[in-house]
Parts: sequence; C-alpha cells; structure tokens
Amino acid sequence: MTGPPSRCYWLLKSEPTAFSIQDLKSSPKATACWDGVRNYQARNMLRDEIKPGDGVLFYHSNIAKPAIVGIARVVRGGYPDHTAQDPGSKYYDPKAAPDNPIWYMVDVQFVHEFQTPITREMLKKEPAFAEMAVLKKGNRLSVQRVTDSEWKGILKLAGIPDPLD
DNA sequence: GCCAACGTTGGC
DNA sequence: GCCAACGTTGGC
Repeated sequence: MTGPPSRCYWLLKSEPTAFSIQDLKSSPKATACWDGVRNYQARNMLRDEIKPGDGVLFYHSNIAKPAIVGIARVVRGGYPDHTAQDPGSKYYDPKAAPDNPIWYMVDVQFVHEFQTPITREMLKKEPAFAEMAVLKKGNRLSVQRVTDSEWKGILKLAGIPDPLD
C-alpha cells in the first residue's frame, strides 16, 4: 500500500452541560470515551465505521448558539459501552449484558479548540454545508458522517491548517 | 418556554 | 404489522 491511510470524518454532538470540549481537553491525556449514545443508527456507526485516526468535529447542541467548537481525533474504535451495564449510570440499559452489550462507544482525543466557534448560523450561510445532517431540520443523530470537502471547508472557515495532517 | 420532529414502546 | 401514545431532542 502506498499513500496515506484513508481517514473518515465525523460530527459528534454533545450538550456542553453534559460533556463539553473543555471537559474533553481537561480529561486525562485529553482523551475520553464517547459514552451514552442510545440510538441504533448512531450505535452502528460507533461500532462498525468509526476508526482510529478519523477526524471529529465537536458540536455543542441545545444552547443559545449551537456551534462546532473544535476538533478531536478518534483514538480507539468501537467497543462496548460499559455504562449500559452499570445500574448506577444514567445510561444504564437493563437489556445490555457482557455477551450482548447492545451499545458501543469510541475514544476521542482533544486536538484543537476553535478560537471562534463556527456557529450554526454561520454554517447555514454557506451553500457548501447545505447537505450536512446537522443542519437538517429535525435531525437528532448525535453521530453524523462528514464529507472530505465539508471537513476542509470547516477548517478553512476556522482559518487553520488541517490539524490531523 | 414552546413545539416540531423523531425514535421507541406496546396494545391490538 | 399497524399506529397511537409517549418521551426526548434541540432549534428557536
């Protein structure tokens, strides 16, 4: 094989009151597990598609100015979300078991926080981002695919070179 | 706070 | 398998 390994891009959504990019940055090794996803479509992407080395747009939702606030990288691919088997967790799912974890998570590492968040309002002004799932009305998926050109466009808006290169 | 959109549940 | 009811998400 020649050339760089292929890399995919994702948008991960989080309510900053639950888990913010600052929380990620201040985690040990600036790394945290992306737990608590309880939607099958999102689960399938976490389990099957998201690989170490992939790029992540970190999106803050459910706030006055929802925005992409920075970049992370995937450092561990899909593995069972243990919070589903922890009765003390708010993400507990009594149907999950060691031989049937049901829910999966990945590990992500902080890479870069944008000096100025790229707000939803800004994204909506750019035709290049019109097809992004995050902008579609009613879309609640917390894990979304991002195309190469969308990724490049976001970094261009942020005014930085690709921090994963 | 409002409410539209969505996913899940469960009766039938 | 249908679909109404419900709980949740998340922009506004």
